[in-house]
Amino acid sequence: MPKHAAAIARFSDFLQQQGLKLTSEREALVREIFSIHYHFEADELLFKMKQNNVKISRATVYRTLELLVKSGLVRRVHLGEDHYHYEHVAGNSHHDHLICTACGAVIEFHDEELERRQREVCEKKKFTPTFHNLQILGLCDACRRRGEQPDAPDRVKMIGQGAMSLRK
Amino acid sequence: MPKHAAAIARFSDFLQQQGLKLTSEREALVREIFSIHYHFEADELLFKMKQNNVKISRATVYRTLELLVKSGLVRRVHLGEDHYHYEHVAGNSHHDHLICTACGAVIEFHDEELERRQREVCEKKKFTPTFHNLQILGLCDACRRRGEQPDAPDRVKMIGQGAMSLRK
DNA sequence: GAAGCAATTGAGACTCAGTCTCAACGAAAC
DNA sequence: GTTTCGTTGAGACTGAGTCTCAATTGCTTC
Repeated sequence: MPKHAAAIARFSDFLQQQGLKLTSEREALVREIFSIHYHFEADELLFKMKQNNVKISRATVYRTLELLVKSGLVRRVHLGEDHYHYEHVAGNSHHDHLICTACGAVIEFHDEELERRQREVCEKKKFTPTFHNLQILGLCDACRRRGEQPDAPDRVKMIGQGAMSLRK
Repeated sequence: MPKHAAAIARFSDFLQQQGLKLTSEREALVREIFSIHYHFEADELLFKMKQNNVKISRATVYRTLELLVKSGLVRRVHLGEDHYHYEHVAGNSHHDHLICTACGAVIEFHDEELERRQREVCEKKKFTPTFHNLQILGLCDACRRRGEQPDAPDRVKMIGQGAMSLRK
């Protein structure tokens, strides 16, 4: 069975629990999201839907993304830019991001020791964590070799990604 | 000497290096920023300046914040909301944030072991870090005792902060 | 199958943080 | 005094995300 089928089933369950319905629009969105194997932006999703001749409004895209985040199927991440990116969760577990400020590459990683230490810090502060978000900005191996200079940490250019806005 | 005097001196040096000038507007902004001992938003700063009868435009506030970030005197942070917050750096070193999703409290912490492990992860991935950003969302001690439920991780309400926009 | 009803949708207006433009200003250099 | 060049403010603009509202869809229940 294709990857997105399981996601659609899980989303359908979630919606039912909430007294909501799995409409054709929502299904098409999940299908599209689970065919993107990378971080994406809301507008990018809208653009791809139009490309596939699926008629859907911006409001529905945002509304569905919110539901997907609530259901745990999609995660909202900051990648150094001033708006959100999303990524589907699928079977793959939690991870954090290394972001190259020169070429925009995003490298995912997961480190159990880091996670453990975060839990310890929270315990010390009597804080009950539910979620965290770690981005490390810097230079990837290729860019460092190419002699790129690290960018100012305040602004990250995301080259070769996004930039597919639909609104004129 | 008051705290902001040292900051103004450092900013002045930075500006001179860049062939720029320390104007009265820039000085007033630094003075204001270093009198705020918390995270602030750009519009909040603008609002406080008006309250103090310092005439300054939004453009200048944003332009100066950019310069301050470049100079290292101010840091731009994500605190779970979809726009930036800023914090002055003063003498105090790098830290990360625990953010309570119930009451909006922001707890700063610094943990050397966490920092060290991050460097190790970067090394393993041949990544040269310049900067990182870690937010842990969850419940602070008081809210947990009060029996608050953790909020959905996708949206963080920031109660008792900000909400002082100037534009009608 | 019609009626009732709530969830859903799309179009487009709206919001709001942040950016850009441009004319006017002002301090130092010639 | 004139030129130069950084700086400023006002306000137009941008772009992501939200909201509104009328129209539609898809159940239930008779």
